[in-house]
Amino acid sequence: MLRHDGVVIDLGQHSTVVARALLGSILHGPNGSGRVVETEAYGGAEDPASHAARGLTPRTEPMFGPAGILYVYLIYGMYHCANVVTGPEGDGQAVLIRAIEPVKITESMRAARPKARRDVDIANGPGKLCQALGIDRTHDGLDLAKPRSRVRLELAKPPPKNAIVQATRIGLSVAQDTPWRWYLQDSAWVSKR
DNA sequence: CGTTTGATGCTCT
DNA sequence: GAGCATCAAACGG
Repeated sequence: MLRHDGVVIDLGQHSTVVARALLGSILHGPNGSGRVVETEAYGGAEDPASHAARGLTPRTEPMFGPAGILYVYLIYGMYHCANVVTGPEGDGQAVLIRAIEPVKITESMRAARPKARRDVDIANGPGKLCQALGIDRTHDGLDLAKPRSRVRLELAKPPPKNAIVQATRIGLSVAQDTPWRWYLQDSAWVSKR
C-alpha cells in the first residue's frame, strides 16, 4: 500500500489494475522527475510474456518480492527497464513504466540523453526514461515508497477513465494480442500510439 | 515518410 | 548458443 497526499493505491492488486492506476503519478530518479504517461502490465506464471513465467531466477528475484519495490533489468545489453512490483508476494507481477513526461527537463537529464534532439524524445520509451532519470541495476530491489529512496514513486489521483487508452503491449514475441498497455490519450510524451 | 538492421552483453538452456 | 518488455542510424520510395 502506497499513500501520498490522501491518495491510496493498493499495489497488491493485480498488475493490470495497478498499471492504469499509476498513470499520472510522479516517478523520481537521480536525475529528475517525470509524470507517468504510459505503462504495461506483466502477470505472474499465467502470462507467457512475463519474466516471471519461467519461475524465480536470480535476475527476477525482486519481481517475486513484496509489492512496491523496484525491479530493474538490463535489455539488449545496453538499456534498462524499470518496473513496479505488484500483486501478492511470490506471484511475480510487475508494471513496466514505458514513458514519462518530465516535470522539468534538467541539465543532467539532457546530459544523459545527448541524442534526444526534441524534448519529447527524452523519455518516451522504457530504455529512454531510465537513461534520462539515471535509473540502472544499482537501484534494483529498492523500496519505491520510502521517501529516502533514490528512486521513488509519488502517487497522484488517477486520471478519469475517458482520458486513458488501452492497447497491446510492445516488443513481444509472445502474447502480442494481450491488451495490457495503457497510456494517456492526450499526452505527446508516450512511446507509441 | 516507413521499414530494416546493427549494437551489445546478460540470462537461462 | 539463442533470444531479448530497446534504440538510433541507415536505407528505400
